[in-house]
Order: sequence, then C-alpha cells, then structure tokens
Amino acid sequence: MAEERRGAERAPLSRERVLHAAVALADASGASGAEAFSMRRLAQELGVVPMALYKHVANKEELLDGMVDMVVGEIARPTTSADWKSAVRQQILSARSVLLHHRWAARVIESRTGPTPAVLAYLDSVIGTFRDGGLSADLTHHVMHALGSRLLGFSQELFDTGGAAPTPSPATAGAAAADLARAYPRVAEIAAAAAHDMDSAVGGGCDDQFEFEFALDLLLDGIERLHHRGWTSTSPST
Amino acid sequence: MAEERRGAERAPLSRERVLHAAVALADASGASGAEAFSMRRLAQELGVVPMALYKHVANKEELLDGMVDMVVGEIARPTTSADWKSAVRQQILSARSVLLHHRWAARVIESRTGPTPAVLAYLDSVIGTFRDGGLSADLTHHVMHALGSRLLGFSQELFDTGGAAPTPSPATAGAAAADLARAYPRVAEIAAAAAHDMDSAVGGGCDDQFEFEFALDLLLDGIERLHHRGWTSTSPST
DNA sequence: ACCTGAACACCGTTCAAGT
DNA sequence: ACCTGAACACCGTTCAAGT
Repeated sequence: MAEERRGAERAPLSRERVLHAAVALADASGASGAEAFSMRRLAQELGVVPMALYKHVANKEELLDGMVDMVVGEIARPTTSADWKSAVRQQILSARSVLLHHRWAARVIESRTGPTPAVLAYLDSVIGTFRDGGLSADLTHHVMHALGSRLLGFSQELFDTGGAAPTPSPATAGAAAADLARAYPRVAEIAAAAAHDMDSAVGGGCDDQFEFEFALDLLLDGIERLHHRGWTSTSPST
Repeated sequence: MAEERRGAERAPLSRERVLHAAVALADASGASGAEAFSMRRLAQELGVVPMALYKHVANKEELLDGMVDMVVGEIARPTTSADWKSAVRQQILSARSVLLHHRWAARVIESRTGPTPAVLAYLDSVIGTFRDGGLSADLTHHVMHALGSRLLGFSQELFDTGGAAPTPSPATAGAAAADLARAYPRVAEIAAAAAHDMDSAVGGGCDDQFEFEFALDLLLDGIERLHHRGWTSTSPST
C-alpha cells in the first residue's frame, strides 16, 4: 500500500530532485532522520527502483555530502556590517536555527570525513568577519578551532535534551528522581537549580537557546579579551 | 580461514568477557571502530554463534551502553586537591587522553540517547569540583552545559584532523591547495598561518593538543571571571 | 546505450526446532 | 531448560540480463 505518493514527483529524475527528496525524507523522519534514512527508502519515496538513484549520485556518501551542502547553503549570510563580535554571533545563531529545522543534519555533518564546498564557503565567510574585524591570522586560526562545530550551530551538549524524552509518568519520574538524587547528589542539585525557573522536572527542563547563547558569549567574550590583549600563540596563555 | 582466533578466548561467555571483547574489537578497528563494529563480527571474534551474545546483553544498544561505561570508567579520578580550575582542567585532559586511546568512543557516546551510570558518576564528580570550589549551583549548571561534550574530552572540531587524511602526493597537494586558495582565500590564509610553525601542508597540520587546551582555557578563564563577578542567570550577561 | 531485476554480502533480531 | 540454525526484514551496491 502507498506505493505511489505525491503525483507531482513523477517528473524525470535529476540530481536536484534526488537531493530535495532526500532532505525532505530526512526532515520527515524527525530527530532520527539520520538513522531512518536509506537509499531504498528514498527510492521508494520517489516511486523509483533503488538503482535509478545511482545515475545521479555516485553512492550514499556523495548523496549525504549533497544533503549537507543544501542545508549549509540555507544559512543566512550576515546583513548588518556591525562589529565582528555581533556579526559572528548573529551568523552562528542563524546557523543554529537552520540546524534546528533539520534535526538530522548535525549527525550527518559529523559523519562526513571532510568539509563540503558549502561548508568551506561558510567557514571562509566567518574567517573573513574575524579578519576584517582586525583579528590576526594566528588568533583567528585558533579561534576557529575553539569554536569548532559550534560555528555551524551545533549545541555540543553531551545528550540531546530537546529530543525524544520519554516523558515518564509523574510517579515513575518521582521515584527515578529520588534514586538519581541518592546515587548522584551533585547532579540532582544542579538539576534542581535548573528547575527553579523552569516548569519541567529533572532532565529536559533546560532552555536550550539560553544555554547555547551562554556558551557562545563565554567564547566570544574570551576571544575579544585575547584580541584586545594582542594575544599570539607564542605568548603565555595565562 | 582464521575461524578460531586466540585460544584463551575459549573460556565460557559472560557479560564481562563480551564487553571486554567488544571494546577490544572496536579498538582494533581504529578510527572507524564505530562503523566496523557489529554483533556478528563480535560473535565471530569470540568463536561463538551470534545468538549466544543475546544471553548476556539485551541488544546492541545495551552492549554499546556497556562499552561506553567501560571507557568512561577508565578516566582517572583527580588526585590533587588543587583549586577548582586546575582540577577541572586536569580532569578533562585525562578524559581526552582516554578518548584518544579509544577513537571510536566519541562517536558511540554521541549515539546514546541518555547518560549511562558511569557518565553520570563522572559528571557528578566534576560538578562536585565546581561546587566545592565555591561556584553557585546556578552558575555550575550553565557551565556544565557550556562545556558540554568537552567534559568527556571531545575535541568538538568540525572535522577530525587526526584521522585518515589521505596524504596526497606533493604535486596533487600543491594543485589542490592552489585551487582551494582561489575559491576560499580566507581559509587558505588561516591554513598558511597554521603551517608557519608546523611542517605539514594545508589541513592536517594543526596541533590537536594545543587547540584543545586553547579552547578549554578560553572557557575556564571565562568561567572564572563570571564566578569572581558573582554572575547569576538573572543578571545581564555583558 | 540505457535501464533494472536479481543477486551478493552484509546487518540486528525473532522464533521455532533440536538437544 | 537451554542452545542454535534457519529465517525475517532490512541495508548498500554489483552485475548481468533484458530492452
């Protein structure tokens, strides 16, 4: 059943159409889009035999590269010509908003072994913002490493709080929280501190956007201080 | 061929032995240990039918959880009772050295949907260091989010520089570098800046340990400043 | 020359049959 | 009761056969 989906997709296959359908399929699978995605499922979605895809992409890896480039290409270029710090901040926040619309993308980008053209173009642009703002090539280089995947909007959290949290029953949650508090008292204390201004219970009750901006500003403020101090990689870091 | 490996592995199966063999198999597969690892390959390595594993682990997910706990359990507990900043620094650097010995581990940890017991115990210990150092529960909470996966030694780089870089021939590398410099001039400039004190060409020529410590110190210094300033999440961040 | 069905070499896991 | 072989429902990709 459901062999033929949308009739509009009966147009002749092309690399464009394959890539668009691939992104749409991954988007539709939500947070587990990276795992749920397969060549065979994509072919089925396009109403096509699996082998037909190989006329337009060399293999799955190349298709994933193409999907990454589509997503990274969505990131808005900076409009304001503000100081480097707000420009980079705004750039990274819009990268984050793109990643939030394609929840599979971070995992797929991480699986690539090297940068794709769109990623290189994006990094080139961010580097340009730092350099035009007066940062030395030396400092900019280390700063790009320090920001790392956060440049593309990665939260870099240890576990995905915004994901498919099972949301257990209040009774179960209470018992689990009590067990957790006994075994990991420091974790429990921190979780309680987080729950102060949030309504949710232990765990998923954090404001992802606040945590992202907190970490980003911590880094940008630090970078600004190094820049004003005339830091170089040969000078003592403290 | 090579049906029976090491004779010592003929001992009766146990959860312990399964987990140890799983870690050893992933280690042996190098950087691609996460992808190369499979239940069937592990069973073969143990000289056992695949189904035999399911007597000791519920499924592959639970086995991966167990592998993560083994690796995280290897992280050395802090010995010195120094100030919180050097204690956390030392703790994170030893987490990093463990991750460098198990190149598959970061990818597997990221694939887990929630923290395992050993990870919780580790986080509990780091939180304790911050709290004993005088940081508020509020600040500690946000700081733990900001450090994120770096707490476990993740480099958080966009692409793995230490991995299987193809190391192209000098001629190819030169041509590629010229093309890259034309398309992405800012990237090329930064790469050249990095190559100053390094012998390698564009790309993999960065000192991973330096970049890791640079980013870590950027964060720890920023945290220290917020702490001394009496920062709270309700106060203005700038 | 182009397209595609069957096939190959995998995978995690279920389940019934054998001991 | 325990163990395990065959089987199921996948996967990416090769390749030869059909048009």
